[in-house]
Amino acid sequence: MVAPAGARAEKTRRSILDAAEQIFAENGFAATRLEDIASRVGIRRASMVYHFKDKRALHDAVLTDVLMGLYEQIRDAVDAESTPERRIEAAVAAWVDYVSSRPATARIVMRELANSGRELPESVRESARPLVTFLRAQFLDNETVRERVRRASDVKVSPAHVASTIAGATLFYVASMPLIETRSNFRALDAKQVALHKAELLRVTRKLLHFDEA
Amino acid sequence: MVAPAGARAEKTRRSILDAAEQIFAENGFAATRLEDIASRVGIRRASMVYHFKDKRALHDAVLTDVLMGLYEQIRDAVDAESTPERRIEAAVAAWVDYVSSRPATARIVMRELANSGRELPESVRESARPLVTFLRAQFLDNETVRERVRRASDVKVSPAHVASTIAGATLFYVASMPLIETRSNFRALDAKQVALHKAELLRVTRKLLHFDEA
DNA sequence: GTCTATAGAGAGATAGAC
DNA sequence: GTCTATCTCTCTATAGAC
Repeated sequence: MVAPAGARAEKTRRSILDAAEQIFAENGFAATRLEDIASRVGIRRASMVYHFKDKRALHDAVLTDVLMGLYEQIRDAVDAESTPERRIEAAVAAWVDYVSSRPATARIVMRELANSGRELPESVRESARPLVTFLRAQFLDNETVRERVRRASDVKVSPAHVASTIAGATLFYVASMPLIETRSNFRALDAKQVALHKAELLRVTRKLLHFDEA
Repeated sequence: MVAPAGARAEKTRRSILDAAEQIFAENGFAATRLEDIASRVGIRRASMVYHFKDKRALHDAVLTDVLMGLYEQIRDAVDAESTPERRIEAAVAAWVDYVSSRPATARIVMRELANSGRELPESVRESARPLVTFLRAQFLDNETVRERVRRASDVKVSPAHVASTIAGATLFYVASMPLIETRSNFRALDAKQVALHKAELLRVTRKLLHFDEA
């Protein structure tokens, strides 16, 4: 998977990944030309083959890179907290921080989800596995958390529905608001606006999980 | 824009639009082959030129079709209510109903938003204009609504943030949950699950807009 | 490791018959 | 209105020199 790596190769590899992340995010897989990536890096198209065997392998590497970064950030944030409520809030906050600091992530993930009507391709599932496994273990399958939420809540709370709302809200915010709010000097990705989004999302989380009724 | 329409032509045109909506939704613009659309309709690739001059024109027509349907459904639902709160709730409910009954809409919209880093293409803005104009007039720029929300709310509520959260939650739910929840017999687009999502989203809406503090 | 050069496939668009 | 046939272009992938 990884070409034998001298320091020089490693640096080029990194540059290709960074450029590819941006360009795949903007155009999607099919519409992206390897030429665009190569020229941004400042090398020739054919030279990229040394680092990634073909277009698909490059795209998979980008996806893995992005999702591993996300996983690590969420994991570290969650591990720093101890109560179920705070661990959940930490995960939400880390999610907002990561995606808003790296908006290409939002676009790439949205695309992958928009693809395939029935099932995610195996390569995507593989890239997402560490994150998915972690979230399942921490929240969905964690009996303490389930019990905590069950006790606090009078109506039936479906964790899947809640997670979907949280995930979708931030993806949409990061990918779309910069496009839509062109008028005025609203800047969706400025720290201040991101903080507002995060605060709003945490309110939503607490409301949906009945944190106020403990 | 529209080829002279006999009844037969009109029917073919409709079939092409329907097939194209599905296939563009699954694969995106670039990855979609006109061949796939034609064969689903049961005609030859070249025959579609009679109805839509090229691939881009077909895609634009699909987008217009989808967004006009959405606009009409939301408009009718909103017009049937009279208080600001109920009009807003009606818009949210109609949004969920439309997107969940026509999941291709979610995929197509997500893709369009994931595209273009800076600005939506003019053709997209044009297709979205009736909807956007209506929503602005009804909610964002409506002084009664603004005043109502302002009175009820102790913290600053940004309509743009709220709208973003609502829109993103449903898009993600419809486009992604069917992919993710393959295990168990969870069926995200079944009426029952959609109703749960709708109820949850309405709770979120009321919470964010402080409907409970009137 | 990176380059030049080229092979080869795919897919949109067009011409013109019926 | 729909067809067959073909043109043309773009872009990926590969071969092989340096």
